[in-house]
Amino acid sequence: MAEGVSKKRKVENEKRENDKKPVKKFAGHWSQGLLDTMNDPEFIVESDDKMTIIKDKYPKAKYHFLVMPKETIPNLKSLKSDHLDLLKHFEEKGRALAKKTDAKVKFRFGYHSVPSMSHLHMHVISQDFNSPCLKTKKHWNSFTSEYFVDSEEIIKMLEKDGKVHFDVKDSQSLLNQDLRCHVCKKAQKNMPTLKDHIKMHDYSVD
DNA sequence: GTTCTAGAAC
DNA sequence: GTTCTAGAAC
Repeated sequence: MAEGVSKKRKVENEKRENDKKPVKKFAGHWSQGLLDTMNDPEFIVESDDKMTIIKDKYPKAKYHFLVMPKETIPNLKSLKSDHLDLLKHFEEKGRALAKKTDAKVKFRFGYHSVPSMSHLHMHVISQDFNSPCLKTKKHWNSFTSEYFVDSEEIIKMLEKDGKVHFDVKDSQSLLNQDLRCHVCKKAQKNMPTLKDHIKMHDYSVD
């Protein structure tokens, strides 16, 4: 029935038109999105003269914040020894926020070795990983494999070598690893299975 | 980074 | 038939 099909298509096209979002609040490429979030009062948790802490727009755990410098630092590659005090400051502020937020739950403080989003950001993330925004293998591996590098580790590298470098291909392969529970290391069939499995573990501080 | 969705996996 | 993953997005 050709008429029926075309009518259906017309309705779908109209729906698509109506769904088009008005105008973006801010212009720019998606990879610059953190700059927008950093200026959105709704997401700012705290700030001082050196840094701003925001809530992650798509939290991958019960608590997930980002600590970002006020000065422009695109990524880990841009770091020099001069930035050591700043990184130590990030970690201090991150640890303090975690303690203030929920002193009873485990957190990690660190960086993705090769992040998608521009502008240096240190993750402050609780280890429950209980969040509807955590959906893909890439999400999972980015926070539970060596792709996630503790702040302490980054600081050590910078102190030792005066720079921080990660091989892009190595990092990429870390994201493709098979799914595994971050606590008991048991292999998991798929994301729904994994998300259900990790509920059984305890994420309180020792 | 997310959204959408085709086709693989079940 | 439904669930789940993975790749395109101009």
